Amino acid sequence: MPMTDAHRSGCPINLSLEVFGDKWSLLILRDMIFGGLRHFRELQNGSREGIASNILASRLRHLVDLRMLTKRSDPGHKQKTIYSLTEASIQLVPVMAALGTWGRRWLPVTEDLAIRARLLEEGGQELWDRFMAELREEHLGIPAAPPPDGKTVRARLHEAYLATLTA
Amino acid sequence: MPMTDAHRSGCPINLSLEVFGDKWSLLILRDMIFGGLRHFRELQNGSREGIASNILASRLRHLVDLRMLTKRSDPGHKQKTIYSLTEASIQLVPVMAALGTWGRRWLPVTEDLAIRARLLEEGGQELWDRFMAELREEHLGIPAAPPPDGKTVRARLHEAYLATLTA
DNA sequence: GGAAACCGCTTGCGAAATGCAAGCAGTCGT
DNA sequence: ACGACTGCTTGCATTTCGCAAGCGGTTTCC
Repeated sequence: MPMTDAHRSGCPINLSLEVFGDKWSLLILRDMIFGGLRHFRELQNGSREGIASNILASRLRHLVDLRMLTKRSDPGHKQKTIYSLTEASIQLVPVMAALGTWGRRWLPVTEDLAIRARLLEEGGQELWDRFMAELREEHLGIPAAPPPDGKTVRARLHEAYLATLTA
Repeated sequence: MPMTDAHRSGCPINLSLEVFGDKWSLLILRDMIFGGLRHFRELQNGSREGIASNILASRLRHLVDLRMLTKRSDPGHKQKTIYSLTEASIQLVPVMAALGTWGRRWLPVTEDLAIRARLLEEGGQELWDRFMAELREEHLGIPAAPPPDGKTVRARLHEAYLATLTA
């Protein structure tokens, strides 16, 4: 996993795969973006897929090295570490949306977990922009306009998820 | 790699990763979609990254199992095998475009290989639709309207690539 | 103030995937 | 007839993955 190796090629798709062409990196970013998870144990226990702690540690190191994440210590809790998204990882939102749209159409997704992908698809670029602005505020400290309807995009996605469970 | 295993979760992004969450599957699809490669040796030698033949064989088997590709024998050459895209893999075009856009902005791409991503980004949905229609004709035998300017999308992408080389 | 829960993360080890090189049986062009 | 080419396999070394246990320290709760 050393970034000292030369790249296989300068193709954008190949380089993207060198960043998250494994089974876990993109899921970690997904949980941070859509789930709002920011701590090690949160990421370890919060994901539905169940990642082993050594692999989580290795991926987090990898993503920090690539400047897809930053890490700092929690001011209010000496042994906690806070992981933050960077602008690069925030801009994965459209990629996630495209992947979600494709997966929802062609793979055996479950309805509860696909609802986010559907809303993201329906919301289009405008919703993505709003979501990314919220992430910038949360992770980079860049103030964002308050949500027009009083609900953050993430809250709305989560609400929709809960609604499918009781349906 | 057996598909007999249960899925880790029904999340669209997770399921997508189970399809091409490795270092090669998406590159093979890239070379078929953008490079027009359809034979084993073509794929082995044509990709800039250099895949080993045993891994190529394993990935092709995997993709065929998942119905991302189909294979048949070449009518005009008894020992040749032709691999074709399916509708599912053709619809990866928007995903590739999103990935290319992101990679071009955040990763150290080389200009010659990024030109396709740029044209795809600038062309937008309309260009993607035209490209997918051409792929359907080529791989699924579904007739497509002739290109308005007499040039296929792939030809235009390739032309632009050549132009960056001599610049 | 003591015990239990929790913090990020490491270690040890078996299992699986990856990657390189060589090669195989059959087919094709010349 | 001969050499180049076809898709693909085999053998083997290296790397990565993944489970389970646990470590030194911090925080929480009673």
